[in-house]
Amino acid sequence: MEKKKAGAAPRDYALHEQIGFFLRQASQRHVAIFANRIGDKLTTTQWAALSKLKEIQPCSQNQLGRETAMDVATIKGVVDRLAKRGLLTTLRDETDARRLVLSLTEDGHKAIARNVDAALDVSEETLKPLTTAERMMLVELLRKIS
Amino acid sequence: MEKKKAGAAPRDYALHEQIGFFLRQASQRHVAIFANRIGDKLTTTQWAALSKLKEIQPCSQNQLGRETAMDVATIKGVVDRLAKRGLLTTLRDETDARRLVLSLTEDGHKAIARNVDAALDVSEETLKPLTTAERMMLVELLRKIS
DNA sequence: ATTTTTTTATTTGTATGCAAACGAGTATCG
DNA sequence: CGATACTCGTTTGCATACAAATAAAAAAAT
Repeated sequence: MEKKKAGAAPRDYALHEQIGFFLRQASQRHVAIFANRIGDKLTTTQWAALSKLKEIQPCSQNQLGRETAMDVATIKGVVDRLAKRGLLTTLRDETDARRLVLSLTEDGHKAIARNVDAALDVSEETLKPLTTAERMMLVELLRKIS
Repeated sequence: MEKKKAGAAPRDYALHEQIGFFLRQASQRHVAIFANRIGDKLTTTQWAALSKLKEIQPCSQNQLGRETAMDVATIKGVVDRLAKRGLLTTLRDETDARRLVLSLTEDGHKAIARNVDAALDVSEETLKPLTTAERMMLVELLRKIS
């Protein structure tokens, strides 16, 4: 018999049963697949910023951060590196002196075009162990807990 | 009609439909919940290392890294910070001069005991939007793609 | 027994990721 | 109009996360 203090029922904690651990593992595998498939030394985050920018450009830096679920400090670093590589441009907004207006460059468009197929393949390979029904289910469950 | 080069059917890429984005979002929410619930300024990674070490101690640094799915460079940083805070000790193995033998300290055990309930609550709150059946399904699907 | 391979730990470099604090510009409301 | 609140971008500090190179020790192969 285990000794317990009044009402203090100690619960067990098994790391390999926790949802956080599975989320981290799955993310790791996805990132690894991405790194293998994408040639241009683009990270998942950089790719997210580029592809989302293509959807909504021109837009401000903070807005792009919100759309890609990145912190203001994080999106700044990502944008800085992409700008340094000439994949996007940053211009001060004329009507709002705070805003940095982001736009894809020619090279940015090319980089996207060059990697779209590979990026879609990444999603495909990540979900390869699942059936079509399971894939839809997984996405739906992840959306619910996001 | 869109112009295409021979056989090059351009596919669309929508960030908000990709599995990688959902995984990242869900992980972010989980980490945020953890940070809110855990008082001792422990991160998810540090908690993973501590709780796993309790399961398998004593063990080497690399072994703990493998068990917690951390890179050798990552686990070193985590172990260093935990050692600096006095939550675990590192000793050279007598029989194998390469190995760093890790063990929880008294404070380490206390920190775990102090936060086990909260850590379990983190998993609970993360999965709160899901039914019991959905939770089991999600874990199973994540396991399959890990 | 010597060579080869593996394993373990360390270090460096690059890239997220978030909290917190800051300054500057804009909007709001009394 | 003027005080207040909010937004945008920046910077710093800390903590993962992984690739790659190094070094030392141990194990395996010949």
